[in-house]
Amino acid sequence: MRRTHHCNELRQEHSGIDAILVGWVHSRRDLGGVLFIDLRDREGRTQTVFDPADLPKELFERASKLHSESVIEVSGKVRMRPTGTENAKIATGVLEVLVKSFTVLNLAEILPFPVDDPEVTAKVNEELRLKYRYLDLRRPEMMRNLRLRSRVGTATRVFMEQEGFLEVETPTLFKSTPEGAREFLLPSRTNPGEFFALPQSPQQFKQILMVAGVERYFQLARCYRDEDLRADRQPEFTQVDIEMSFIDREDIYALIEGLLARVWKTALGIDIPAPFKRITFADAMNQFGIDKPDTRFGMQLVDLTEDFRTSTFKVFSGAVASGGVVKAINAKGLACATQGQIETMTEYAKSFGAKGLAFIKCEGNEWKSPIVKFFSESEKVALKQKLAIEEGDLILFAADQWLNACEILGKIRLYCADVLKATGKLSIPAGQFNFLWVVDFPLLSYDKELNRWYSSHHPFTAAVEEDIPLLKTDPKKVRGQHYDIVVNGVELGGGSIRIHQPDVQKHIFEDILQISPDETQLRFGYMLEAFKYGAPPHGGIALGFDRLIAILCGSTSIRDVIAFPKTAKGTCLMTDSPSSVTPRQLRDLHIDVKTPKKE
RNA sequence: GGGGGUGUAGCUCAAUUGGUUAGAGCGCUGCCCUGUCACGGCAGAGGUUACGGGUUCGAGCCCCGCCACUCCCGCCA
Repeated sequence: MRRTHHCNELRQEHSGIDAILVGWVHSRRDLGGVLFIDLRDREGRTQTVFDPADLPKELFERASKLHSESVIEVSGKVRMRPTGTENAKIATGVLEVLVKSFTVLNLAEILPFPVDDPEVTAKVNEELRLKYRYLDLRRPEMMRNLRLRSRVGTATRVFMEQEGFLEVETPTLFKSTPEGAREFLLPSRTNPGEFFALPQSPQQFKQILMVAGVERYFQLARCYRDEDLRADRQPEFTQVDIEMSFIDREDIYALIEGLLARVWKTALGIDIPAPFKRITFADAMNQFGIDKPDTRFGMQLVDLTEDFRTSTFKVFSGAVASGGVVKAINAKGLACATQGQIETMTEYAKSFGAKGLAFIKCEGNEWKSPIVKFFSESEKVALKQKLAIEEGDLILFAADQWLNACEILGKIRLYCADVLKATGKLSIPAGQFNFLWVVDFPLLSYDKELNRWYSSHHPFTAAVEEDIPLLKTDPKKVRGQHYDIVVNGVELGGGSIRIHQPDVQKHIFEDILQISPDETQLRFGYMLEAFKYGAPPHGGIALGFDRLIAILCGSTSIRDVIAFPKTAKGTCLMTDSPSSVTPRQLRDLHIDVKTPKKE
């Protein structure tokens, strides 16, 4: 191509030169005697002018029939626009290209939806946007997201390189390890009846790389999970996957704080303060009712267990008597909550097994509530003081076992924040980023139905040194060397210091998690064997790259930062996949399909 | 697997809550227009109201089913 400049390049100093531009017809303004075509490429827009006075009639008529998004090459003279006709909205707005000739590189048909109007296109049905993703991606907002993603990826690689890390690719044809997320399976043609699985993460390979002596590994790794989707979950996604040898938790914190500082500076020009605050899992639950707190607003949980231990209100005192707690939040200014909003919150509470949701509305200088008549004077004084109750407040209670009570109020706290935001009573600055390390998670959780322990994080997580004796006596109290990085209530990533002694790892698999020795050998034998030959102490972390980019782009859905995302049902509307395959393909793979095909 | 929301012209949305021929803006087609940049003006075309049943004298609207998109719960070691 003979392109001399891109469409966001010409400036005053180019006036008078000949230029050749290529791009898409962004918009056409035909004034009868003179024709303007805004030409757009990846970089921006430039106005071109077709003057019939010095153009062949045939050429002018061809130009005046061009549809939006046709691809053309124009050549002409760059000149300053006549005084008073400059367009301050675009960077090239002081000049224009007076067209001498142009070539149609490709004609565009009428588009299924407009791409030149940001306001309209942003509202276009997502189904259409996904079907015609190549049009959707032409929108400047989407192009910006792709560009930012690329820049952050590069910044990550440069930073990690500077910190001495090697980027190592790991297989995506992996072994099925049925613990954890459901996997995508791939039948093996050459090994009838056997399957690969796509990795949920490169967890085991990166630990093996530590055994191999790589010492510092990272990868922008594609990961796959065959679980149901959400706005922030796709079946294939990207992690910034990191593993280091001879380190402890502090080394990880420092590394990630450095990486995120570099990323925020690169993407947004913002200096984020480090080190990040840290909060224990227990404190996060106690204060925010969730393990990924959004600390940009208060409304923290308040413990009232002792105040109601001997209350005549049996719902509260009964919960305490059976080992539970009484907790409450003050939703400042939400006494105006509608019946529907109270009901929504009650549903949250009920979905956690509560019988209902106790509340107090502080309106007209009185406490309006179905339960306040059961409270003694001293209980009311305690409430007023601990919750700093004022006119216009809404108090919401949970009385249940500790974890349940916390989680209920955690959900309700977020819901109240949304309502307050919608009514303008709570505002959070767009550029505020509250980073937080959540630490000291319990190593193990108990599955009541299966009557056994399972790993809160994953089975390779090491226990906090001083808690190791508790493994045999009180497993629930053992803290894992696990950490999550949270920003504004979004779990950005997590990791842990790993177990590197084969006997300890075997003990976890067989004695704690109750995986049979045979099963352990089948699934993890190679790893346990690797650890016998000199495994360094090591640990790592993985950051959700898509979520990271979404946060930087201010987007609520990671679909907006993935070039070709899947729908909520896990399909691709552009390529119409997944799709059926030929009997021949199935035969080669030794597969019989029993479910009838849908038409 | 469960719950909520949406589906009307190519796009974005209306349609008095069951009542005549389903409207508007943008886009599209034609004509006019020499400094526009959301160009403007005139005229026009464009509808299986996602789809399939049902109730009714009458359904875009009510009922049942179904499909798609979307949000949430479960799930995501």
